Amino acid sequence: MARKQGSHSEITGPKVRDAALKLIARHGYAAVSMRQIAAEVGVQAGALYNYTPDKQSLLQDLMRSHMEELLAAARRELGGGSPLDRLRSFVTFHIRFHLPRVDQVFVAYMELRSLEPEAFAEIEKLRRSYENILQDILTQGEREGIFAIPDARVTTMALIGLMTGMTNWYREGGRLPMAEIEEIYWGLVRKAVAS
Amino acid sequence: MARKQGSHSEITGPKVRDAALKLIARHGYAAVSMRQIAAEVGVQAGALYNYTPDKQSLLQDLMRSHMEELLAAARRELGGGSPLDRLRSFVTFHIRFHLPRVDQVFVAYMELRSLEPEAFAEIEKLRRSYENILQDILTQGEREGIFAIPDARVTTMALIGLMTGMTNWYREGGRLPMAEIEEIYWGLVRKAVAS
DNA sequence: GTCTATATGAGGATAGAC
DNA sequence: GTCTATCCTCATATAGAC
Repeated sequence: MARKQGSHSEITGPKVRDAALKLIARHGYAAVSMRQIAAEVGVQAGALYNYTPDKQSLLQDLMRSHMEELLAAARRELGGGSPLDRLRSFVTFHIRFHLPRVDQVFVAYMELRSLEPEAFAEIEKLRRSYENILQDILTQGEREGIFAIPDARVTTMALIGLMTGMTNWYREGGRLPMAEIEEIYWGLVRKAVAS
Repeated sequence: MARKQGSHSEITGPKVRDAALKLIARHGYAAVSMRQIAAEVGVQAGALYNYTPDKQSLLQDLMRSHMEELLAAARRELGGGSPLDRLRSFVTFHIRFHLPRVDQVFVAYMELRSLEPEAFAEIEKLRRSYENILQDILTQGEREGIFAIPDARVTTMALIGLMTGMTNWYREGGRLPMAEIEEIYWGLVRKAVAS
């Protein structure tokens, strides 16, 4: 027989984050109540405050850890080589990192407006660091004459928009396997920047 | 001296929509209260209900009219010609229509989740009609051998993501004039689909 | 660590006076 | 058409028992 009360901090902590992420992605930060999150976890609302000082901190944690994981993974996995190799790596990495994390992506992009100014600035800085990885690749390729890029910053934002937009329509088990979509996207990017 | 009460239906109606759009774009549908909208308009909350039966209908109207204007303008302004001409027209049209309407774009994309199922389906149908205009151009160009496109649907979504993403970072009075950014984007699209 | 109970406030929406 | 006043519900967050 299951006890109704007890200590579960190691289980409940992640469950709170998972539940919050899922619900916020689906309905939006403001639309989700602490009661809903608690119900999803299977506890009462008051219990959540063992894991977060308040609702805003919960959102900040979700967004910060997403961006930090993204940056850490990028720095870990993106190697060297020619600008074309590095661009290919970046496209592949970006897609493979983001596609299994549609909820995180959606929240990280859409709930910026729900952040208080300080947290907003922190997240934006992390995002800018990530964008700069791509921008550096483009700039180097342009210098070497491999790419033809009128403006590295604008092209960076355009390509990130192109790739990230995939999370808006891709659904697992859809018409095309992920590997094929990845190839199509890589083809578009490669041709778009080619000299 | 200004009167405190009176009839202003012709002025107040649009003001309600403008205020709602601005606030929802900034803070999100769920985060904006009818009291906030009323304050922005300069009336009391109760007065809003002369212009909308409820909050949800207000959102639906904003989204529906944005999508209907988009479709109507596209059908009016997009002409014929070669697939390359038509693609160029589409890119230009898309950018020029969306850039001055960042609030509408943001709301139309981000608040889909705040719509009740029926309204959601209606908006999605309108969006799909718009996407199909681009998809038809790509398909025709592929048939004529002008474009090299592995998958028209995926390419459509990728290009729309690329172009619409501009609304996320473009700010009037920024580093580059709009015409130049438009040219950069057109260059990316043209090269990406070139055979 | 979780529960129940509650303080305190804000939300959407309506009623009736002007 | 707008106002004031209000109903009722739901929100976040806290307190204290277990």
